[in-house]
Amino acid sequence: MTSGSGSRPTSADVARLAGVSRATVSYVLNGKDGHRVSEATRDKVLAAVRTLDYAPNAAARTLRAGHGDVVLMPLPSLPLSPPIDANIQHLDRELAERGLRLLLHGDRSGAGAAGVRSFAELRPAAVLLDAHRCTPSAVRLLTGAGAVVLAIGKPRSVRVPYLPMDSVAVARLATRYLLDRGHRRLACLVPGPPLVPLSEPRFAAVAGLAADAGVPVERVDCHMDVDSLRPAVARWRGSARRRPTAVYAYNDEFALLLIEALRGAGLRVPGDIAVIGSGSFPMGAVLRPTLTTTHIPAGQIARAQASTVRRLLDGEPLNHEEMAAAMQPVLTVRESA
Amino acid sequence: MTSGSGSRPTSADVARLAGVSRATVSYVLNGKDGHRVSEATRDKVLAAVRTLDYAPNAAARTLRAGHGDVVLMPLPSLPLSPPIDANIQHLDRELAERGLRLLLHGDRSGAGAAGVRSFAELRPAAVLLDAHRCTPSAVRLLTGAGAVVLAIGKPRSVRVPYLPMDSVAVARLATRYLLDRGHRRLACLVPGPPLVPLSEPRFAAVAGLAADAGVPVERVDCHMDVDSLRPAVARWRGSARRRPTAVYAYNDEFALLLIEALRGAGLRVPGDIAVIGSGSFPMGAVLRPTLTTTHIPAGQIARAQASTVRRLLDGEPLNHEEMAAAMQPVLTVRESA
DNA sequence: CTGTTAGCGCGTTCAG
DNA sequence: CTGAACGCGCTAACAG
Repeated sequence: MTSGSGSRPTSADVARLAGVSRATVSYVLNGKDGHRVSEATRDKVLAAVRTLDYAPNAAARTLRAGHGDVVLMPLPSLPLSPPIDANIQHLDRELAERGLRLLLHGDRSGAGAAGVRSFAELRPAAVLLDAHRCTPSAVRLLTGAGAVVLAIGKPRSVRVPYLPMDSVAVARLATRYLLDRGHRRLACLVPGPPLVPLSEPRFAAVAGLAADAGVPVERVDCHMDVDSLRPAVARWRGSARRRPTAVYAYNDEFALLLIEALRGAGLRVPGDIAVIGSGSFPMGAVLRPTLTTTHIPAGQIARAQASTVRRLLDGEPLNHEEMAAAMQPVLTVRESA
Repeated sequence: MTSGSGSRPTSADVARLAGVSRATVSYVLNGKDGHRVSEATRDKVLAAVRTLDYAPNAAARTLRAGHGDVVLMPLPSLPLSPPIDANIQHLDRELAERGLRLLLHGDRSGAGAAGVRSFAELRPAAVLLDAHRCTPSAVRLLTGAGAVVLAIGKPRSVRVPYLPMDSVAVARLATRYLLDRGHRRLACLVPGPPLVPLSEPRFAAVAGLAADAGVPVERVDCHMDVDSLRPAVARWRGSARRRPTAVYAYNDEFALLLIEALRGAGLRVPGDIAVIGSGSFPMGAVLRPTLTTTHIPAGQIARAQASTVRRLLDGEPLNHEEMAAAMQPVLTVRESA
């Protein structure tokens, strides 16, 4: 209760306590180039700031400047997973280093006009938006509000700066690995909704690479449930001849699920069938057999995102090389393949 | 490119286009009690809003009102998991229904003065803060900035409204279940850092309830690695006599890990040893044996959080019953225990 | 070189 | 339904 509930010290309070003008307070706190303040007054001001617990009002600053230092991102529509978590963490750091602050918006459904409008109201410096949320009206509203829009992934129907997300690269790398290891009969798990937007392209990539090598790929539609894998697994147990020697499981969770199903059928991993996933799901490193997997390091992506936002704000051209390089996937070889 | 990049329509633009004053625009958009606007002008204004893609400037509103409609919460310091994700999702909905918007701050480390200061700058209506981040200076800064502070969990050294988080309730419920099922020799997994703040109290709760029933509890210190469980599991395999008949695994991830370790040692779950976790980790419902588990529904907690924030903002007294009721854990019986 | 005065940005709301 | 003042920090123009 030291300083009551509604004190809200303003720069005027600081100025009064320090015996200077509000302008001086501002100059001390923002240290613009052209203006100098004597050591003595600077100290007085900073002391006053401390005694009053003064925190400048971001709303006033934003109002004056036309935009704030906030980078707004809706929470991903996919369920939050450790990799996404890592990306957010890195992104926050990278943005902070560039004078920006990351704020996550809780509303994921916010594709609708209402959601985007609420973004626009906050007058963020920039908005990071999933490609599929980049509708023309959304972009118009946001840029109209003075925000820089950066799409994550290539948007379908709008011209707007975007970071080309290669969410299929992990599948390609995994497939190449399997091929290199000499596997000549593959299978690929293809989860249904809501994962179709990712699972279909990944399957296509696996099938494409395999076809180039003259290797057949068995498609296994499934969902997050062992039972959905049983038919395929039962087939595989039946004929050692025709079963795949390796499976790309779409991601680590499904890889775990598949291993479970294979174990239930008496098939050994990787002895009878090798399994590889994607995503560096923590449990995959810990359950046995530990998972061989591919993923794109969260730090790389985050750095590219932050750097691109900064460039956009500064009116600099995009660095396409940096963006592409950030999408390089990484292979982690463990026990399962 | 319809409306250029930096248009930023203001309420004055809307007023001009609609042929009315800015005051009228404001009244139309906020529909205060005392003021009526004719149907005709209202329509003109709304039409203008639409043609201009006008979104009111939250910064200006916040500046005028002294605080915004934003509820700020740092991302939890624990890694984002599906339960936390669910909580965030629910919280966003519940707050939205109460006229508030949830913003997650990316900076988790933000215990330091700098982090809190950056919260204060945003002039949020309220801040949700982990109990352990509620230092006196943090609270002073925040309330000084006009924000309502709600601690999640009981803070050590500050008097501030808080939501009593019963993170041990899940352990008690699990233990009661095991006892009810007739288990008379228990074990409890106790993960080390960084989980100690949760794992120790849970162990204490398990031990306490078991002691009341005259049941011994074997403590198993461990971490997220099968190897750390091998010594205990090896002991248990050796003597069927003295091994526990059931284990409280701290949470579902550790339960999965334990099942893995037990399987490696040839022990059956739940035949030889029953295993119960906490947290409703999705993979636990899907891997075999499926996990019996306890958790506190995310929706309940979120509702209590939102409702409490709203009461605080409205100056109403806290509803302690509602808060306590929200902490009721739920048991999900599946195969593992 | 150091510090001050004054007006702006935009939505809200009281008095007309 | 309108005019005008207000909230707070920034910065161009200006005075010692």
